[in-house]
Amino acid sequence: MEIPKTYNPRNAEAKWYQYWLDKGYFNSIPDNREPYAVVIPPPNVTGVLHMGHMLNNTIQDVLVRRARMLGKNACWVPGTDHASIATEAKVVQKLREQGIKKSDLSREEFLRHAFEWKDKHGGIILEQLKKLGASCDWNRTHFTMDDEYSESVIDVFIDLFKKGKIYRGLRMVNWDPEALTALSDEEVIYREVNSKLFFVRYKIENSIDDWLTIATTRPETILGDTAICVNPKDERYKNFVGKKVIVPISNRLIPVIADEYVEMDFGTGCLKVTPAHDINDYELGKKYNLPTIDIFRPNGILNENGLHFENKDRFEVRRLIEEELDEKGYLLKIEDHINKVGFSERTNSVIEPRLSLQWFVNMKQLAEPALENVQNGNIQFYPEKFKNTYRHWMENIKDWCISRQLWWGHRIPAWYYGPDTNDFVVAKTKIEAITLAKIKAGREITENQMKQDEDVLDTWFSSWLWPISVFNGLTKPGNEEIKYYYPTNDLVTAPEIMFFWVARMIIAGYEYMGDLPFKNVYYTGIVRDKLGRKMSKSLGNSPDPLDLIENYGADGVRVGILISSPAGNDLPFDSAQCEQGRNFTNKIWNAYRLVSAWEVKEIEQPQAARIAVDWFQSKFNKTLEEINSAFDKFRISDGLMLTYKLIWDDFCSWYLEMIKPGYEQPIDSKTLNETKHFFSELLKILHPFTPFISEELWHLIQKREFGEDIIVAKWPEGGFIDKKLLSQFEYMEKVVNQIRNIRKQQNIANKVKIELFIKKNQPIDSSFDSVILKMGNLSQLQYTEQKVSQSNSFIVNANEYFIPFGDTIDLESEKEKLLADLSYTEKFLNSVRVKLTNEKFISGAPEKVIEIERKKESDALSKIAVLTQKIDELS
RNA sequence: GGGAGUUUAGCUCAGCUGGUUUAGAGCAUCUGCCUUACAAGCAGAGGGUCGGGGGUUCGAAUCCCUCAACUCCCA
Repeated sequence: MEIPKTYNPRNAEAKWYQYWLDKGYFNSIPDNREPYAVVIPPPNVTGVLHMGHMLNNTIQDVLVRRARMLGKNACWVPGTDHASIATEAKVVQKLREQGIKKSDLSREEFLRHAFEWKDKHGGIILEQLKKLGASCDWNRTHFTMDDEYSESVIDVFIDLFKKGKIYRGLRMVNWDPEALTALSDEEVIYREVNSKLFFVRYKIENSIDDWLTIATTRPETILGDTAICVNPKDERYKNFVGKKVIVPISNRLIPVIADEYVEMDFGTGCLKVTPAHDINDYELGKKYNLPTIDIFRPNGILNENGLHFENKDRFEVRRLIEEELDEKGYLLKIEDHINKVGFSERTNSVIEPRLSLQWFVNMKQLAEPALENVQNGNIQFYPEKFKNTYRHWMENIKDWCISRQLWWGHRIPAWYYGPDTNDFVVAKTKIEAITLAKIKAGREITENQMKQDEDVLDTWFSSWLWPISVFNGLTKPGNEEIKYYYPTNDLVTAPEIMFFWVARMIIAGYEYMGDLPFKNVYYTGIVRDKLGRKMSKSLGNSPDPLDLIENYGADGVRVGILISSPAGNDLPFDSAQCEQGRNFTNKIWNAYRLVSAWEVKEIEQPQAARIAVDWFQSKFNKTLEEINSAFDKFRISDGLMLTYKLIWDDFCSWYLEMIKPGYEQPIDSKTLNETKHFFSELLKILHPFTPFISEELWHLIQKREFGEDIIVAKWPEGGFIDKKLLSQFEYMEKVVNQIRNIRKQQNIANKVKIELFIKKNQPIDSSFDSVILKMGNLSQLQYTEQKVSQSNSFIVNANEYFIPFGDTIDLESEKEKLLADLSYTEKFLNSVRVKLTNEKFISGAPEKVIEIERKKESDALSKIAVLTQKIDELS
């Protein structure tokens, strides 16, 4: 049967993935092997695969597949998180399209819709990962809202509450007026925007015409002002401190206070203080006991404190109040101003600082072991530079606001039994809550008086338990699986979520397991487009990963993604890289076509083939060491590049050419068997990167027994490296390159056989002569004592090589070439001699270095001698 | 405003415990080849005063200082 010239990945990919699934190769159960566990960074349950997932999961799959081949019990746990804000937003939107408003639904009704949505769309992303080849143990698929998982989340809340680590407090939070929820600092994106700086004057009480002018970007918050603040050192305003001013429009009297916080040279040096609507003002308000006047409703519409602006949106009011201030003579001028404004990561609406009662985790103490064990290297970061960022954050860690005003998620197990803020208990069930409430209140409490907190927990408050709860480590403490798989080995994730997730998992690990959650953290970069922009759905600059797989094959895409993505560096993605990956798979395919086409015969192994086999064995062993070392250092793209070159350059371009029989000639069985063995070994190291084609060829190249699949094949062992042989090869390579050069320069077709004469000026090892003969397509290779006139020549290590002229020869170009070589060598010699004649160098440098320089000198000298002589002969 | 990092060929990156390096790789480019495994290929070539300046040293891409540009994190 004719084997196609190009590799078609489609069939092989579907076939082998199903095959691996059927044989259960991805599944792991604890046994006596060394465990190797990886937990997937759970993607959003309603999400779809994007390039970031592709990068992240390809790396994980490479690590997992290699670990499996190293004989470890590899367990890659997949799953999704419930992503409360994003998912709830999607469900709300979908309902809206159906004409249903969230506010018309009960909590239970809404959750029914949400679960419907989840059941329909959840897990699409996991199906997509299968196309990539991800070898996850699908039996272990987890979801952060699964019953048992949820139980562990609630247990942890209760436990931390009991330990006094969770408290409820009034805090200035980042309020998203669209999602109607508080966001953590990390969910707020600050962007520079062009805005305006309004200069507004406030009249001093009881003065005829004394005014203080403030500069603000938010004139609408004037209605909530409760003080004016100046710097105590500011001579301009010293006299006004302690007096009162009249707030424009609302005509309230507020004091003028002094505090170092105010920058004298920003704006006018007068700061209006609105404690209800600015975090810094809030701090000032606390310090000086100022009242707080909240002018907004949760959705950003002004409330009754907004006077005649009540019921209008905050941005509309900004416009209206500008007009009114202007009309009434309060607005002095408006300047253009660039400032940073916080936007919601989820809804992109402008964040409104807002005072609200929220649940917090006190982080300071919890964070201590998490900081320590990264600093001391118990947990390794790759690349290491992220340790700095981590330390900086952990040393300045703030309390974690864990409540979200949403329905989709884990409902906070707090129960209120009275009107006071302190009239609550924390309990797993309502029954327990009633019992606790009775004790706390010291009176009878009925079921109807108990009301559970309406809010849910931050999604990260569930995913921080991921490495523990996927093994039910909290609900079934000390179970066989948690004992076996925990701590997991490697975590592959993005630096963006180092604090949201990685740090918190480490914290939870030490708090609940008394141990690290993983040993290594590999940070991937951000996938960017050609213009360096982050790939995002809103920009529409991200290719659909499934289209890429369709076009280039999963193996091709995997190579394309990995080939230029060192740890921690951004990945500037270009589909040309996938093309490179596809070309690579095609190259391997054709190497197989060549090897498979040979007819074997019991003939003697040719000299060239014998040495080729010996050489490649050493070359393979050496490169394998380098590849292993790259993996150990998490230098995945280096590992791939080494594999790529070993296959393309060393195996295909050199080895196969060295052993290739002539057209329609048979091959000896010894060489063929060795070659198939090499091919199989190469497929093994290829397998983590390109799982599909490697499994396909593994079975084509040789009949395999049942169960002898490459996915579970033993990773190559390596062995003796004959360094001498490797350097002899390099010498041969130089000679062959020179021969090819001359062919090219003299326009000698590759198929024309030529003669080569060698004048030995230095000892030469002739082991590879048969190879030179073959690779150079020589009719003969002969050693000679004399120079060969009328020939092209070249020099390798002071030995002279001659190729007799054919019909034509360009003497001038030959001479030019020699002169260029001479000039280079002379300059080189000069640079070496500068060192050698420097007495300080001779006395200061180590003997070994001097010796190297002496060798350079003598080599250069003998080369110059040969070159000069040749130039003379040509003249 | 505070902190971290980056700057080496057209692009993406190695090299940075200073010395076989007048700097390497892949891709891209150019030249010649449809040579019976592969044009998704083969063979060859060109391309960098290692961001600028200064210093330490016998010797600096590598160490120090300084300036500049960019990126990220935090406020």
